[in-house]
This record gives sequence, C-alpha cells and structure tokens, in this order.
Amino acid sequence: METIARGVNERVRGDVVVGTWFGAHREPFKTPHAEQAKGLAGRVVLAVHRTGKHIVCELGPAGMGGAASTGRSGAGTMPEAQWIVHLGMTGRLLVTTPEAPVAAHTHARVELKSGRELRFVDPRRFGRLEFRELSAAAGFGGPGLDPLTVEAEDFAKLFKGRKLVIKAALLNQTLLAGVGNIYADESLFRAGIRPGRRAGRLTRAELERLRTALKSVLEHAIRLGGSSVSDYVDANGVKGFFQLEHCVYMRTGQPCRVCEKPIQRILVGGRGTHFCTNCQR
DNA sequence: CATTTCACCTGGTGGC
DNA sequence: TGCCACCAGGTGAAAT
Repeated sequence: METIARGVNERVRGDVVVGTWFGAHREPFKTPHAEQAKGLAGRVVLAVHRTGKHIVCELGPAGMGGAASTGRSGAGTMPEAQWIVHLGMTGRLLVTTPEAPVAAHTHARVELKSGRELRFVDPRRFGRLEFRELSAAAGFGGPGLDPLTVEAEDFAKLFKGRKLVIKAALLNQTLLAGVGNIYADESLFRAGIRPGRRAGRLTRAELERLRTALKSVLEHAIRLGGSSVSDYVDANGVKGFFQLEHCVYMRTGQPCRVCEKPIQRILVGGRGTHFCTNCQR
C-alpha cells in the first residue's frame, strides 16, 4: 500500500479530476457511485498517501486550474474531501491513459486534466471505494497505530492481557493498522516468535524484538517495492521484489533459510500461517 | 466486551 | 481436456 500510494502520489499530485466512470457492481463501493462522481468532479488532488492499508487521496476545492504538468497547484490548500481506496486482496490502483485497454474487473476510472487516468481494478471485489467530506469531522484514520512509527511502550500496551494469539493480534487493524498476512508471518519469523503464542504472554523483550522486526521488515519491503505474490503491481504496473526475501510466507515445506528445517503451514483465524518450528519458539 | 468463524468474490494451481 | 478441491496481499457481520 505504501509503495502504491507513493507511486500514485508522484503521478497525480496537483492534477484535476475532469471525469469519472464507475462500473455496475454494487460491491466495491462504500459510497454510492453518484455520490463519488459528484464529490470528485473538478477537484484537485492535493496529495496521495497511505493510512493503515488505505490509500487516501486528499482533495482540494473544485475549479482549481492546475494540472500535474504545471507543478504544485493547490500546494498550501487545505483538503476539503478524501477519496479513500482499499484494495482488498486483489485490488490494483493504476495510472494509465484513457486510451489504454481496459482490464477485466475495472470498477472505476478517474480521468485527469493532464491526460492521465486513475483506474481501480479488482477481480475479487473485496476492495472498497469511499468518498468523504472533511467538513468538521476529523480526517480519515482508524484507531490502529502505524507499525512504522509506533514506539516500544505503546506497542507493548497493545497486547497486554490479551488472550488471542499474536498472529491474530498483529492482523487486527484496530490494534495496529497496516499489518497484513505476509508481514505478520515474516516479522514473527524474524523475531523468533511462534504465531500461536498468546499475545498477552509475550515477554517485554519478545515484544520489543517483534516491534523492531516488524518495522525493519516493512521498511525493507517498501524499499524493494513490496511483495508481488501473484498479481500485485504498483501504480505503474511494476512488480515489487520483496517476495524474494520472504523467509516463511508461501514457503511451506521448503527449507528454512536459517536452519534448513521445513517451513510449516497452519491456520490461524482462517489465515494461512507460515513458520519455522525450530527458529520460532 | 473480546475472540472466533464465516461469508463475501474470482482465478490460479495441482491432483485425478 | 475437464472437473474438483483448495488456496490466495482482507475485512466485517454474526456467533460464541
């Protein structure tokens, strides 16, 4: 999500919405099509960033003349609204041109003044699109803390007294916002902690290992453009390379990169969970 | 409440 | 080749 948000930001910041198209499916939309279309119309895109797993497009007032090519039109302008994109499992947010062939399962197209077009493509339709006015209410942001910036004390506090297993706790977006299945497994491996351990029973030292492992694994993945497990691509349609660094995720039966014992796969909360029985305790 | 399970979707893969 | 079971970057409602 971080990789995608950065890529989209680079290519659409300062651009202006000149048209929208929404597909017929009801599912991918948290806000009705008509409301999104009306809300987006004519607005300037001030910036695009990530909050948790959501990609948030900050929107300025309609009728601001700039386009991406003119630079930072709208710089210094306060956001008035947000277009929020959640990609679910298979969603993509692509920057193309209006002429580019339209992929199957394209649910939304946002035409921009510069001649670019932002497209939301999502075969499984687990993704969601939302438009929010920012009148008086606070901006978008769930209760979960960001794993890249959370500090030791706050991190430890999240898990205190909790009976659920640590893997499930890591995936709970109301605790930490932004940790998905890949990075939950990879960070637990790097911290040497079994996914089935009760969150509340981890020692302070283990929690601190987990926090730093999570942070470094996410930072490393972002540097490599994310993990392209099957069809993941960034805004330019480019794959990431962190999947080459995976130690456990989707490596069931393959030798552990540290001790060579085969990687195990179990189910935790219905999610495939991968770990090394030797390196993780 | 906290925690667990399951439905929501389509598509790819591997076994028979 | 076809058919079928199973798996997949995630949530959020319903059940326990």
